[in-house]
Amino acid sequence: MSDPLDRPFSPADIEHECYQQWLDLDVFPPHGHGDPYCIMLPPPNVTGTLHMGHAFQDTLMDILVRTMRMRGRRVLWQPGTDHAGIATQMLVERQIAQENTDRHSLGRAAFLDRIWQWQKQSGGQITQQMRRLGASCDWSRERFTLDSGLSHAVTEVFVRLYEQNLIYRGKRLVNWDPVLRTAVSDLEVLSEEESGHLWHIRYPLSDGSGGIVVATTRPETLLGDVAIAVHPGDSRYQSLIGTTVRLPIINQDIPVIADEYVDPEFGSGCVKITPAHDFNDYQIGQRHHLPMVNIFSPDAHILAEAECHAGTLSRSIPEALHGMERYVARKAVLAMLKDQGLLVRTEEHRLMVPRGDRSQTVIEPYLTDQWYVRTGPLAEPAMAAVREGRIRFVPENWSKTYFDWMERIEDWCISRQLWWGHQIPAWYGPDGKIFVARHEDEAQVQASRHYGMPVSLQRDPDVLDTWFSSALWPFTTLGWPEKTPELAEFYPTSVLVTGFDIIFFWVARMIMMGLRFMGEVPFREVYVHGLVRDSEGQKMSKSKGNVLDPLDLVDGIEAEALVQKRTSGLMQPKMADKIARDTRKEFPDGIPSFGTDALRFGFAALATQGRDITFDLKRIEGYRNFCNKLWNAARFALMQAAPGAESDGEHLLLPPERWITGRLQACKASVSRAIEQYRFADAAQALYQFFWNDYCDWYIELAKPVLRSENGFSEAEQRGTRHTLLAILEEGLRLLHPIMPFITEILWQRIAPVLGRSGPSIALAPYPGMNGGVADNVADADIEWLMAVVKALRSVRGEMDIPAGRTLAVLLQAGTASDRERSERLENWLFALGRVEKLGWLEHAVEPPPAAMQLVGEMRIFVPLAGLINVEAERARLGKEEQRLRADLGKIRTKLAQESFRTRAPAEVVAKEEAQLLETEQALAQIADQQRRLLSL
RNA sequence: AGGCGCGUAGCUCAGGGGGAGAGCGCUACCUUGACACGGUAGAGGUCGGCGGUUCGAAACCGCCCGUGCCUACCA
Repeated sequence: MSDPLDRPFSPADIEHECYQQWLDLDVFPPHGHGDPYCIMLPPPNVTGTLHMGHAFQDTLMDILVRTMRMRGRRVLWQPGTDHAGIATQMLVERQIAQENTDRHSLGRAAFLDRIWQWQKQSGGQITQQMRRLGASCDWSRERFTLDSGLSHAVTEVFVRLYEQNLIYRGKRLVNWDPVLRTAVSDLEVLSEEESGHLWHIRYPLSDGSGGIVVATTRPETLLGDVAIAVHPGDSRYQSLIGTTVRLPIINQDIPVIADEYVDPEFGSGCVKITPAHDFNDYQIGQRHHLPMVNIFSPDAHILAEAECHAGTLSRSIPEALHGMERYVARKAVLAMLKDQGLLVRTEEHRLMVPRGDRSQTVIEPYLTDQWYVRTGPLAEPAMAAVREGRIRFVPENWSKTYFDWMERIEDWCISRQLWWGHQIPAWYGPDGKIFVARHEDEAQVQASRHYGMPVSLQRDPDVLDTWFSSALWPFTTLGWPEKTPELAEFYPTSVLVTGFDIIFFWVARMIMMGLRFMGEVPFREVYVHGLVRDSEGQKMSKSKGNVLDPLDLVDGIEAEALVQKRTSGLMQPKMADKIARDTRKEFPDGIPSFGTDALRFGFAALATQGRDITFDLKRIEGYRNFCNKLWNAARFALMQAAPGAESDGEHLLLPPERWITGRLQACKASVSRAIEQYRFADAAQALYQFFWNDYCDWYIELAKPVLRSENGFSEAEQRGTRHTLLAILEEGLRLLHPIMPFITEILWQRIAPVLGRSGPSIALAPYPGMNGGVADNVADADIEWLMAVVKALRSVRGEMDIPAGRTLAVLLQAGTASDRERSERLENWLFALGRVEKLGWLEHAVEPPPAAMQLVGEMRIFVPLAGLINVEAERARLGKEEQRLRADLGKIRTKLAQESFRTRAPAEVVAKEEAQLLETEQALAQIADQQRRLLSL
């Protein structure tokens, strides 16, 4: 024992140093001349911190990348972050609000300075955290969406799309966030059912002959009504179509129109039409050429004078309402209606309320000028790429989700009324004429040409949606628009690893942009993984207080520190008590340190094909134990080794050596197949089983008797065993490395040199191939037989409560010639593993002494009672066994009795059943004999 | 409303036309010279329900029930 490894395995001691070693050795940048393999890291928010979803996804990517690197591919895992326009700007705005100032008083340049400053100081935390996970990104190539290179590319794309008439500016109804005062895309709006009211309001007919009642959930928008719509076939309102009604409060006449959109069954069958404040109404307004009346300021307060678009209407709003916030205005409008006797009825109503995913405020449909990408011409080739198999979704079913969206895709609103982001490269002339250009100079040239003289231009103040730059990520990070070698080599990338929640946001858009600007798909496969949820199946979120920081699982955390972490910085501080309570209940002792490898293995094991992943801490604990098991197995193997001598001299391989070699072969095949199919859980399970069940439970135990001097094995045999112990482990470690990089590296550094194999890092060692180690059926059958006998003996021990320390005298009877031969040839192992002290054969006719009996095939194994055996226990056991066999027998007989089974089922199935029948009958006969014997006692 | 999932051991989940699996938990025994973050032996399931296809269904098909997510929404 020259150099015992400490125990238990303590991951904290090795991980940092190990990662630093990989950096020093330059393991991560592309190496060699193999086929390129490239994964783009979905860029996380630069200001964010690592959450479970990231850690999970990063682990899967790292497993792929490390596997391919070891297989000799030229691997690039391209990292970087995005600037997260809205989130980041909000954050810094909140900061400066505490200094009693705001971005408008600071001015654009100063405000942007503040953000950059903050970004430099606390940005990039997430990429530091990724290093803790062992992520093998090529950090030397890290990019940020606002880098000058990427910004340049974004401008280039914008200009080209504009020149190709794929970007336009238009006044449309958009999702408007009145708190952030910016447009947001459909995808940034989350609608949930909330309780509200349905107000029934009477609109008097203009001729004074009565009125009609409309139902609305938003009475304040009445100020912007321009029509009432009814269904064209609705008999109740036929006579009113084409007449006008008096709009309450405003006192203007508006027409009654007919439109198929109206559902006569709902409410009164009449709908008020407010094209400037409702998406459906907007559509109707377009169809009927109605004017659009906007009543809100950008922060959703009532205007003094309504703005009329697409028409000549002029409309004043009563002074009492001016400047009122939208919900205050709602109350005021209702009060006015009530005063005038026009509020007919109020009822409770559940309705879907759209909220901004960042601000949580109710989103307002709002009429503004915005920039749009014309998606039709981009979507068609993007769909074709998937339809034709140039891009493959894994699991395949997700392509359906992709098509669902692509077929109904709408133009993409890409402008945001923010300062943090890529400012739109558009300048306006004095008359509003648009000049889109790469630089202001270029715009000036265009303008001078247009106006015939130099004019002063004003740049569009808005910036682009962050997803616009993210959509370009697969080629801009590789240097586009320059024709760089990286671009030529790594585009199209190999696979995109992502969650299904951003198929629309990101995946579809990358495909559209990649095809447009590279003429080729951005990735060949899209592996869509599930979303990590807490142990209750709930989505993890800060506001629910159920988030786990992946690094807390790695390092461990005290209960109170965890409570503190979960309850600080909450949006709704009143939740703090409940969160603290729940947290203390779930983690009374905090979380122990599991180490990165255990966490990673857990992620791999959880990565099944389903869409939800309920995260279970107990599983991670189990994989920490697995690390410890592996660690100790390695200690054992190393303790046996004569340092440096294991590669010399003749090796003789005994059945256990040949068997474990076959097991490793099988494991390699399973793991390789699993990784290629992105079935990470299968890979993890195959490895777990191999190391724990095959290597530790059986092989190490089989090796022990060989290495004991008293058993008479030759030196060549002992050398073969010592060598195999290490060699199997060494190869297994390489197979495991992509999932558990740290522990495998440390152990490999110790083991490889003993085998005369060396290299700077296991990360650069070759991935185990399917070479050599041909299946040895004889050895497999030997060991399977041995296992069956050992298990039978252990079973007797367990049932009879025979102490483990007590050795057994065992008698065998019946059985085949090979049973007899094996019992002699494998005697050493049988004695050691079964704790047998004496083994004898009984002739067929000989009546065995009182004993417990087990069957292995036709062979009977007797453990003579001799004060050891509890007769009652043996009777009970036999009774149970008999019952089980009889049930089996019944089933088999029924099956074989069916003529249709014999004629229609495949012959081998029938033969199998027949063999089963025979075996079961024999076993029952044996048990009956044994029962008879016990009765006589 | 439409789409997509899921329902298998107490829990978390694999599997998938021919004898029900894993991990955790549970029970009993064991500090056996790698490992108690361990070992050995056990207990535990009408595979959501009902039909159909089939010689044979937990698996394939249909319907139903329960449950989750996504998309679109009725003012």
